[in-house]
Formats: sequence, C-alpha cells, structure tokens
Amino acid sequence: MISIAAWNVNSIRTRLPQCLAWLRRDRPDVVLLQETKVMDDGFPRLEFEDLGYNLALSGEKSYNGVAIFSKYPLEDVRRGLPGDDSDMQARYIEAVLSIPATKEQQARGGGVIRVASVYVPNGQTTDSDKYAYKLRFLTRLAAHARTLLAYDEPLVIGGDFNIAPADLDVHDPAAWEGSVLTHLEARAKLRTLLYSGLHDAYRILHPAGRQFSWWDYRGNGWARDDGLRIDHLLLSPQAADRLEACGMVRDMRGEEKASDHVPVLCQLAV
DNA sequence: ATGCCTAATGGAATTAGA
Repeated sequence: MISIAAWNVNSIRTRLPQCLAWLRRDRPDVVLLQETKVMDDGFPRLEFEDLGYNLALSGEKSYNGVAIFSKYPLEDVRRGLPGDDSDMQARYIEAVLSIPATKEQQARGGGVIRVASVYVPNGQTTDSDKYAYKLRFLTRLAAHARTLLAYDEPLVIGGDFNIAPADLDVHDPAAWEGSVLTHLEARAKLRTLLYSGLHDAYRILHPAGRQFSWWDYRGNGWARDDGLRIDHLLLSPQAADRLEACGMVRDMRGEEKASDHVPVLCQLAV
C-alpha cells in the first residue's frame, strides 16, 4: 500500500510545525504540496529530509510554489506545464516514483507511479485577466494530461484545482453562484480533464460524499462548515484500479495556525 | 457584507488568496 496526499499548505515556512506534526502522525509516503511561497534556496529541506523524504521543489518568491515529498526515490523531475514559455509562475511539478516491486509486479507496471503537484490559478473574478489565465492554464494541463495518459501507467495528478466540480462540492451553492471556484467555464475545463481519462479519487469511493477541503478564514467559515471541495487527486485508470481509500484529513483545519486547506489523502495498492 | 482572515513584503499599507 502506498499513501499519496495533496495539500495546499499556504506557506511552508509558516506551516512548518503543523506540517512536521502531520507527517510524523500519518506518515504519508508521498505529499504533493502547493503554495509553498518560498524560493528553493529558502525551503526548509533538512526538517523533511530528516523524516526520510526525498524532495523535488519548484519555488517562487512570495507566491505560488509547488513541491513533491516522497519516501521513494524521485526521478525524471519536470517543472512547469508545456504550452507557454512566457508563464513563469511556479504551479506545476512532476516526478516518477521508483517503488520497490517484484518482477511480477514490474511486469504489470507496478514498480512505477508518476505523480504531479499542481496549483491551478484562482482567477479572482470571472471578468479578470486572471480568470482568462486560469482557463488557459487548465487547457494546457489537459493537453499535458493526455500526453501522460498515453504512457498507460499509474498516474496521480493532485493539488489545489480551485474548482468545486459540482454543487454537491459546495456548502451553499447559491451563495457561491458566479464565483471563479464554481463557474461553468472552469467546471467545463475540469470535465475535459476527466473526459480525457482521469478520475476523481474522492468521487470514485464517495459518490454522494460532502467532505470539503477548504474553508475561508473569514466569516468563521470553519465553525459554520461553510466549505468547498476544491483540492483533488486525479487518477489514471491504472492508478484508479488500485484505489483503496480516499478522504480529507479534516481534523487539521481545527488546529492552531491551520492552513485554510486540509490534505486530501488516498491509498493505492502496490 | 469578497469590508469579515491570513501571509508576504518590508517595516505601513498593499497585493493576493478563495
């Protein structure tokens, strides 16, 4: 069994104590991080390496920033999405996990899992340039996903998609009408990813579930459970076939100095 | 009530998040 989580930490330096406590408690094998908000030379590497993780980083000053932690060796690290050389925002990193496996398992492709950490732009408002960038980013992500899906291997693209796929994923759909997190164009782009052959791990196992992954700091959102499910683990068929469990690490939202997101965590049979 | 909170920057007020 291998456990893979995606988590928007909202600053790895500010969240360092909470992050270390969680890794010691739940011991996920792989963590896909977003919004690390620090350049690679300022990343607190040693604290995580001491826990046995290999790190792959793509950081940026102040904003964005993605990373992969893995108990397994990381190979073939790629940074950034193809399709726009002018896009300098650190929102995508990908790597291949080299997992010890028997020859029999390797014959079935069992020795390798490709993972990606993605931080889809928020978009701010539907009439802004940022929303146009969000939609273009999702188009590029879908194109790249099709490339990766053609490899016919276990693939997990996880992260903060800044999209609640359906009204079921929103505490109060009427209140969020017109938001960039629920807008029909963003939802259609996410569906393009799904139609291409990726599968929403949480939805596979919980068809009617209403676990959220984000609650606004403002307006006492957590206490009122006014949340959205915007963080996702998207699986290739080869990964989905091995899916054993998926859920949110909900208790982390109630801790002191919590991120506004909680990790979404899945278990895959190896 | 997207005015409500949190983080980074820089050393106050602004930008950004979602």
